[in-house]
Amino acid sequence: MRVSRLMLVTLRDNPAEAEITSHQLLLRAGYIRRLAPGIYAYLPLMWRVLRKVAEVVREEMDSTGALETLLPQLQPAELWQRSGRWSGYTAGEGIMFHLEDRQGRELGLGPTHEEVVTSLAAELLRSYRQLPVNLYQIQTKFRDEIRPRFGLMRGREFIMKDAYSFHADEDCLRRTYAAMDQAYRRIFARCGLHAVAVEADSGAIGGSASQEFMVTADAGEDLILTSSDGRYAANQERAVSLAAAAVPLPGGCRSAGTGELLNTPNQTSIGDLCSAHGFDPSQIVKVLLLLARFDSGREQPLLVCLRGDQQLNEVKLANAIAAQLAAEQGSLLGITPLSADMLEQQGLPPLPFGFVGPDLGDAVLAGARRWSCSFVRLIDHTAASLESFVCGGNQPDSHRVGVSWSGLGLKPEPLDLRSAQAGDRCLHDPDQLLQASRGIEVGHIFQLGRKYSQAMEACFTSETGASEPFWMGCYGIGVSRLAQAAVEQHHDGNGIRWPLAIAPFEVVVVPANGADTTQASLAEQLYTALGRAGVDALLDDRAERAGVKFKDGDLLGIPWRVVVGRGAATGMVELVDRRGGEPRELEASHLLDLLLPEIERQRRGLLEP
RNA sequence: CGGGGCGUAGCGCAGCUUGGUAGCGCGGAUGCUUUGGGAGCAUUAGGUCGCAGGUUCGAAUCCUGUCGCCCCGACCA
Repeated sequence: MRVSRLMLVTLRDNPAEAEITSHQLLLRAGYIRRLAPGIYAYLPLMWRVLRKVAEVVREEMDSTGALETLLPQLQPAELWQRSGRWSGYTAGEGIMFHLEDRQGRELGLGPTHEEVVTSLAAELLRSYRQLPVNLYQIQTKFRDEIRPRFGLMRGREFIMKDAYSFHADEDCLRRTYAAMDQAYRRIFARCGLHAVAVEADSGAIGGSASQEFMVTADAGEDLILTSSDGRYAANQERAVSLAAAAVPLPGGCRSAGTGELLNTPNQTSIGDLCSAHGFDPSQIVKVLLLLARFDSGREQPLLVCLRGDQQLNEVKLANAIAAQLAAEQGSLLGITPLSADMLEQQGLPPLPFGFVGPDLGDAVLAGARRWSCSFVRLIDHTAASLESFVCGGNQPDSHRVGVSWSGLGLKPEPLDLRSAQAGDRCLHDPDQLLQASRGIEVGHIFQLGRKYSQAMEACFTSETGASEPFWMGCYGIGVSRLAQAAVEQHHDGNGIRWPLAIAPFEVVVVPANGADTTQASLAEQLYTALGRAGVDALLDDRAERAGVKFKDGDLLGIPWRVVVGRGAATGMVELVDRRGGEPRELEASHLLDLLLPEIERQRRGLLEP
């Protein structure tokens, strides 16, 4: 390809819309253009990158025996109603774009394809003899993100590879899951990305085990915690750890564990209490009041207890709540903190926020207009294991000191509701400490189990002749996100440094002075020869000064540059590695001999030979 | 939706406080010079100042409303 024909428009300044480096560079280098929030045009250069990523994905998926397919993006609501996800995905903060056709039929624009693929499997896969099957597609997905951002990182329209596997038993699912794990590692390595696999929360997709693949980068939206020995890595949403030991409360229990009243005027926070009375945060039980909303319409007040030095992990809380109530109340739509306004709307008297104890009675909810009239009470194990503690007095400006659970008449059932933090001790080895880093989630694999097949009655006939729901797995890779993550991980002050395996072009041939016919014709010759040798080559034939062409080449991130300059008269050219190092002078006739093996090697990315 | 910010030429911005009829840099076009790291000079095109209403002799500027976009939080590949 000739640069003059490339519709290349590069920008010198960063567009104001872009915040993170990868987004800025993709805009500046003419890879993408924004059409609306979260909706981007992939310009020809970007499309070449995406095709290369897709091809790596395709090759690795195919080599595991997975079958490529292409499923409809427009999906009937009925299918989603059968799985029970329609309302959760459309109502309230749902992420599915949906619409009505002229016949009044409701349709959704696919954010994911479990329903479609499961209904197909139910029709086509009748016998255990046909299993296992793993279907995948590479396709545009639609999600009505609340706040799209960072270019391709979180778009409302994005390209994803999604795969769905069907199995006769759980063991077989585990084997495919493990095969996907290996395939994913190869995919990211081949794309030249440093990625780490972390334990993850399954989120809205559901299922049991799940693992995310994170491209490590400071701009990443996820916090990941890893042990220094490398044996444990998890998303913070999911991470578990040992909390630091609590500082024992001097004096222990008082008044048989009912505690002694302490006057605490306006001391509503843990920090206030500690500085006023010399407590350690770990001596206090903090109480959070929240409201969970369910698909069924139920609005359930929650009372959550944590040790004062711990932070609530909302994902763990949501999972705990869903486990208790989702069976009868349908999917959990959301959890929000209780506020004075909300109490007022329910016709309830105000609560002493900041002074609430774990034993706050259900009486305070009596007469609520819509809420359930008793709290669901959840206690984190850090709080549950305290022998004696400080807590709110359930009236303004008072706390109690030397309280115990039995003194309050409560029997805590400890749950894990706290967020693990950097510096915490690991469960697998308390000598190991967790370290924090940031990551961009580029892949996620799930063992779904039989959640969807049961809901949608997708069954096969087993070896014993019984009708059984499929065991399922699903496996996603954000293809467009991966491409941008690559930029986030591989750039410098001059622009992008694509890993060669996914670079739009592998080499750019630059005649330093295009008006010099010797240079121009040698450049042309090398460009043709590279093309014949199967190299994706670019010829910068623009009537620009050398500096401009160099700058643009760096910005675009083409891995190799061949400069045909003053040396052209004697058949000498210069080879420059975008990753750095000194330019190499060489005879043009030797270029291919030198460059082809290099390119061949780099096409494997980070994969070991 | 809550909090913050911004809408002026294709892009990045100034002008607004103190109203007087729009400017800078980059980019585009043309010509000459230049030609190994985003060249120089000259000429030139391009703007309903987001939109609507109001105040005023006069509004980019003041007031009211509205729309849009960006950032922080809740959602996720």
